[in-house]
Amino acid sequence: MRRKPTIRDVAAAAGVSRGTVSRVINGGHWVSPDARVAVEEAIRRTGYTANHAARSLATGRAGSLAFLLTEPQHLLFQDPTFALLLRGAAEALAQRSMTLVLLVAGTPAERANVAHFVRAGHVDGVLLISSHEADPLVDELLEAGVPTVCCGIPLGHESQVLTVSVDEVGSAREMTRYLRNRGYRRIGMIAGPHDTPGGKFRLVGFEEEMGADFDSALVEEGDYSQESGALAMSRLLERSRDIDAVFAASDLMAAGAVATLRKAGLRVPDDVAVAGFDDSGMAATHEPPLTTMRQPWERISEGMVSLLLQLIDGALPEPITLPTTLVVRESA
Amino acid sequence: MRRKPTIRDVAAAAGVSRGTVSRVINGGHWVSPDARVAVEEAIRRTGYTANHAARSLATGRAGSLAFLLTEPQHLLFQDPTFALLLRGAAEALAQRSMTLVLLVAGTPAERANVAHFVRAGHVDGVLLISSHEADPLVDELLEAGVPTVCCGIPLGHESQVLTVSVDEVGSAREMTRYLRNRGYRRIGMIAGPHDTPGGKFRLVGFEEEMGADFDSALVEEGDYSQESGALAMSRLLERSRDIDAVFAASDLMAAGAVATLRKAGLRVPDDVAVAGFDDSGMAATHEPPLTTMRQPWERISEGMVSLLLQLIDGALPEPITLPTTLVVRESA
DNA sequence: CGCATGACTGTGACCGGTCACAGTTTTACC
DNA sequence: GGTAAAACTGTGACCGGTCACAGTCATGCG
Repeated sequence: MRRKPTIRDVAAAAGVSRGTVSRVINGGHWVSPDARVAVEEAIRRTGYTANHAARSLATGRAGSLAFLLTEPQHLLFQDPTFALLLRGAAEALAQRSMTLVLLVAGTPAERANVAHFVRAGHVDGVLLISSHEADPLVDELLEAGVPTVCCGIPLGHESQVLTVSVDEVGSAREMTRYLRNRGYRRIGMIAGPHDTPGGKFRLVGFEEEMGADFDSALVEEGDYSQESGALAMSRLLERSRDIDAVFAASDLMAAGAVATLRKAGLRVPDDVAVAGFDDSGMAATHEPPLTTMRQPWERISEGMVSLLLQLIDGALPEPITLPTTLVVRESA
Repeated sequence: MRRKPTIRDVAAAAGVSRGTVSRVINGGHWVSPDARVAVEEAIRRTGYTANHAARSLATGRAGSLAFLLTEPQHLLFQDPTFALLLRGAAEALAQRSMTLVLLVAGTPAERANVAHFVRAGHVDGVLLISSHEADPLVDELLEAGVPTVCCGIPLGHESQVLTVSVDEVGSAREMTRYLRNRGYRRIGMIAGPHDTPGGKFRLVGFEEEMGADFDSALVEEGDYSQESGALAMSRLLERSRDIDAVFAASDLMAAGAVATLRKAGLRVPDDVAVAGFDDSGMAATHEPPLTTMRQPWERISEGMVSLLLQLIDGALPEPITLPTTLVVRESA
């Protein structure tokens, strides 16, 4: 069993020097056509693969990005959103032959480890997922000068950190407008946590669009989970039985709301219409299928990766705001 | 802005040589107490962190494991199972200061890339998630001698590859026994794909426990997704309206079955009882809450990591089989 | 007291790439 | 035909660790 071929083996096989092989591998500029084909042929024959560690040591770049989760456990468990983003990011990176390392910063001990790890330069940058307001981890990353891109505008750090987000306010207005156009009048909202962008700005959009008809008694807050949506819906029902539509800031909360309404003997959408947000996998298969705002997950993850890579390359790209699309199904 | 401190800086600060610092870092054997405290103090003062790439280059180990997903897109989207395993594995590794890199092998191109990547030794081993029968990727990994641990026994490779699995047959028998004890007689099964361990062995357990009462007309196959569960349930209903209970091989399929039953005007569990498998996040919040078999996700991921690390260290550990627990809720 | 053993320390080579630089050949143009 | 620029190639140093080995010193024992 021979050891793995190195760049020197390839050089020998191709009859050129290490330098030339290295040049071929990295774009092939200033390499003669002859040398290039010789090297490519030699790489094929030897089955050569570049050693990540060696390259990383020499170039000073890790060749990987971190996917940093700061959410508490139960949200990750339920929310298909994370899985979508994760997969999208992994694929976008694979195309650039970089890798994604998953970091979990749930407990304080984990947060410390993660901070240490990232500062140590083990990754070139961080894809930060959905952090709550004034997350100290964001400060720490910024202070340490670690290139970071957030998904959703981190409250308390607006404009300090690069983001890819959807037009939260506009999306919420669009959904609200849709509900009003369908004739619903007493519309409630199950908002997300007020210290998350999705919680804050979707509520803002809802309030703006409702105008004079806005009734703060018809607003409840959940944590995006199905359970919290169910609870929020019961509180809404307790306060006003004349509610005829509910806009939830996540599909999961919408599903929870539907469950509560059913238990209360109300039909969806005949008695109360329910709209969600995300268009996560379950929205289409839910009973009834959920009307929701689709977030362009693939474009979000691709955007985060591309922004972060630009940032790492020293550019100062603009934040990205993506549009959502209204998906009308049966629940509203 | 100074560059990051290296082991040489620490050595200088502590008044010892590189070798001694290295020894302190790696367990501290054959180091005098004086030297040790001096080095530890110097590490603190300089804020030194070991360079992953350099260590990796010198030792020949990557210091990371791959979490390899081979499932098609829509399953990952829906199934909370993956997220649980992923998170568990990431945390188990973080404790050992190793990292998890996420690899996605969906398309043929991705599979080729992944195979190449893994063979190149960019990771020390692979945590392989839920592969279908005779997956060529398994062959390739085995052939390349890459340490691999599977979650669930990969059909077609039994006993060739190390696994962490639950007692599928026993679990299915337990659930079936429970249903029969509750008095259900015409029990159907929505099995998983027959080329996956969960599809095959849960059906085996069901059949064994049903004995003479087993009726192959009451078995349908899904792909673990909610939609497939709904479809399977309609096929079952078409064939026999006297069915009084259904055992689904996943919670998602159970949820789909419930939806179909509802549409058909049947109540759960009064007309037809429904049981699931996994105890995924949604099982408890589902309407009605699902009776299911809980898989010990944390122990599974922890087991996979520990087995894989042993394998990497040259040991030949035994496969692990873990027990499940029956969780009785309202659906059956 | 001499010598073996064990505890501890320092040194140089090496892991497998990249990069800057120097050297060589080719082309372009006067 | 000479010269400068451009195109291409090879070499040695370096990235930051680990490891084997050689060396020093103290201790124990015959």
